[in-house]
Amino acid sequence: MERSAIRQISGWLWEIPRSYRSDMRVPARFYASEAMLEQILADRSLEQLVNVATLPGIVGFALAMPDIHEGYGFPIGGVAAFDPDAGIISPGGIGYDINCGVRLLATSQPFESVREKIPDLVKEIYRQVPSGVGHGNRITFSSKQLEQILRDGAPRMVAFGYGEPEDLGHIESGGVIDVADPSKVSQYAKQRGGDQLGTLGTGNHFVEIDRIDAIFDQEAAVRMGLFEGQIVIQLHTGSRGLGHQIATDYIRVMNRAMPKYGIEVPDRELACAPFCSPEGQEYFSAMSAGANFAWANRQLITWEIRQAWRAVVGDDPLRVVYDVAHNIAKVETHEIDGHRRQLLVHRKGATRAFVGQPVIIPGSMGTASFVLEGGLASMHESFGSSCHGAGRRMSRTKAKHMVQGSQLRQELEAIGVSVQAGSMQGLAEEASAAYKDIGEVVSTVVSAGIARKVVRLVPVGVMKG
DNA sequence: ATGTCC
Repeated sequence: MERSAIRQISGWLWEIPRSYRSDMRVPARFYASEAMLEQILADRSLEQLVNVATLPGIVGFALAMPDIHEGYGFPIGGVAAFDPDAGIISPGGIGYDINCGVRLLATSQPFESVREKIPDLVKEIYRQVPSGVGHGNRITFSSKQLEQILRDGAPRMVAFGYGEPEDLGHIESGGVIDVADPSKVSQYAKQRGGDQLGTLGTGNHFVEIDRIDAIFDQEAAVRMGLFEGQIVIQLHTGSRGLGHQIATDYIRVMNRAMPKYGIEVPDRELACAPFCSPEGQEYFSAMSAGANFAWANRQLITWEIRQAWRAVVGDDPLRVVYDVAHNIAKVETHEIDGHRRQLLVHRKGATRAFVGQPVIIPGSMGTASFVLEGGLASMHESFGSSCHGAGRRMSRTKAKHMVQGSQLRQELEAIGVSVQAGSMQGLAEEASAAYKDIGEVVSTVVSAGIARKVVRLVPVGVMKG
């Protein structure tokens, strides 16, 4: 997109007005610093954002966070809210990895007391948490148990003995969406993902051990049980092959259904159906079941990490600080022009950031991460949403040509990060050079008042599929 | 992201 198409609203907010293209129903807005603009203009993400602004029933603005980059149909880093009666639901607005998200676990140990054990801990986590593409788990569930997990999410996983009841109070939506309907999930999806509970996957999914190296808001940090020097563990994964197959199944359904509803979209990848239509409701029920699977997955991985921690460090309990979804659509109440309205909010590579809620923002590999807290502007401007991470700026293909995985591993070890990875090529694709600067992304949403900084984390160990 | 093309 040309720079001239964009109008600057403030030091952190930009707008593509409706006049840009005749089919736009609302303006598009995105959060970015001046320095990030060139990067954002370089790929098709803003054209994708304009495409989102054309979808039936969209309310307010088609929005994007500073970690915006190109995705399937909708840009990653995008937020779009729709009228539940007049609007659509689109699998591309959620992503193939339904309820990809991040969980943060807190230990009670300062870095100094476990420093020597970190390499062994990373190795043990790698042993306990299966990873890699297509890989299942030795812990399995019957088809009846899988149905229960799809319906009941993380609470069902805790009921099966994997976790503590108090974990559930520290998960977005309690780790379950109650409209989930396992009967709307295909047998094929259940077959693909049914043995993948408690597994990490690959790509940008990881388990990372971090040290808290800066406190920005002492009061909020105390409230979250976080202190300087503390060892914490981040876990990033989603719904694995099951969610991927739900997306695949319903993109096909919606492509076939669109003519029936007279919906025309500027890009096939925006396949959608009216939210209130049978196809829309079936996808919403299946997507919610996929979201529940992802929360159950992160719950079981938490249990596996606790096993590893116990084996290497000791009996010290690991506490769930919070668990956020960043690929999901939910019905929420938001205030629009002074009126409270029910809206279907799509977040794709965007994190819910309600006021006071912990917002976990992983950086790229080897760089800092942040824990934020939702701010007031999030409720007024971004449908209760913030950014979700650094955001890719280089394709996987380009990254693996530019970076040697084994050399990257050495560099990470040299700066004090223990590494366990299933594939050196996979590691190269996740090099920090392939990502935007997390500090710039975070300071943009902080300037906007969408979120406030609470603590910064620096990595001391990372495990990848 | 993904048994990285049924």
